[in-house]
Amino acid sequence: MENFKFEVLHECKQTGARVGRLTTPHGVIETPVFMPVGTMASVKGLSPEELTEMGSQIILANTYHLYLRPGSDLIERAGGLHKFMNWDKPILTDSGGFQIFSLSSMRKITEEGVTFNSFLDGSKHFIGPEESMRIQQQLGSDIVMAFDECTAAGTDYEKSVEAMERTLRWLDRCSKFDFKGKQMLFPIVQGNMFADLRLESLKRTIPYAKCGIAIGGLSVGEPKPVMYEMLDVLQPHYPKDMPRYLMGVGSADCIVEGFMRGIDMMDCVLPTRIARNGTAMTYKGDLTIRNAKYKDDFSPVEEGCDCYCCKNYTRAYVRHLINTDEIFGGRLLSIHNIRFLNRLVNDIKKAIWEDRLKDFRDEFFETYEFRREQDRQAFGKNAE
RNA sequence: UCCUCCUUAGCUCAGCGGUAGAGCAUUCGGCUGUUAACCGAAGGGUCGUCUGUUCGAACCAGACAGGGGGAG
Repeated sequence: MENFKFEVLHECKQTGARVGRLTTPHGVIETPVFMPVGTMASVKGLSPEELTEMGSQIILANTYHLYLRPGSDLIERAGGLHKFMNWDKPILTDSGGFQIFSLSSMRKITEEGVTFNSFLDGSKHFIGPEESMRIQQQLGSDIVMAFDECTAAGTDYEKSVEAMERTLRWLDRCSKFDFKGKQMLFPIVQGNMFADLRLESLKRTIPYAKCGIAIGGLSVGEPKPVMYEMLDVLQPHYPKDMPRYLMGVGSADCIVEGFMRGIDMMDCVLPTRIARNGTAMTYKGDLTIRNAKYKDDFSPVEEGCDCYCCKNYTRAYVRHLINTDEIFGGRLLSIHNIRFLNRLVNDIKKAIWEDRLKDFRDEFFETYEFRREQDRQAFGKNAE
């Protein structure tokens, strides 16, 4: 397993958060790290060169979507995902497990796996643990995710146990797949919002974790304090010699709170999705750039940001592009949002080195305005 | 000069006897391992004007005004 190695370079004395270095066949990833999502073998609207310029080190792609189109056979023939999409840095592929959850209306789960209807043409398909591993092998990603069952917030205890147990049995099957040392399997902890289940899931998942471990099934509709509580429960029990990946979480506040709780990797569609929908992420909170109040605002999206968008364009211009459905608007905000999260992670990394991440976190929330009333209240920050 | 058609939300139009709807635009909200350049909500109209008919008119009749087309 010499293709993969993880070293912890520093541990924050205030929080236990870490700075580390994960070596993969396609290069080194410095953690903590935020990973943009490129479901269809493309981070929507952005080129690999642009991603590199923004400081992104690794991206996600998706088993489910690429299996359906253009087909994992085709990508294998193309020479693998890296070559196919011209991205030579590390790639992590999700297993399709999340689509069991997000496309729940079109599937049926059995012990063997999941039968589902394609969202493209309704055709029937089957993916189980073995199929997911096989597809991810064809894609040739560096990090392979286990095929798991993610449950929604509010799922009752009994059903949460059921999904957790099935995830563990599926994990055992995933672990038997031979990636020949070229790809590394990350198992996924489930357990919904039940502390005892989370702990049990973690304990029984650790034996399968060789080079990394993931926390799934969070940010699925629960209030943020509940998610943080789950992370608090888990933090003392993670293996120390491998990265911990919190799946699908990527608002600025959650990133700060997550890395503070010992997480090393996160991914999210949020920065690119809300960018296309007209929202910019900043240190002061999310800015709905499409709002009329930015019509005559000739300042950059975020003062002091070093991204291509902020260095060259104004809020008024970006708003104009978004409001006229010009693709360039979504591109500019995507560039800004990803760059913003990378800057935020860099600042977090610096604070870890300086053993002051807790202080950094407090300073961050002094100026960060929550977007949703629900979050303001949960944080004890009332709208003025 | 005559004939004919049109005039309803900012725009394009639907409604054709029981006091108004859509799409787009506008404004706002939401998006967290992407079925998402998406989804949702709100604001906005004395139905060209006037006079009739009718229990009741955006809808029927007449006149007038503005506009399109045609004939001379």
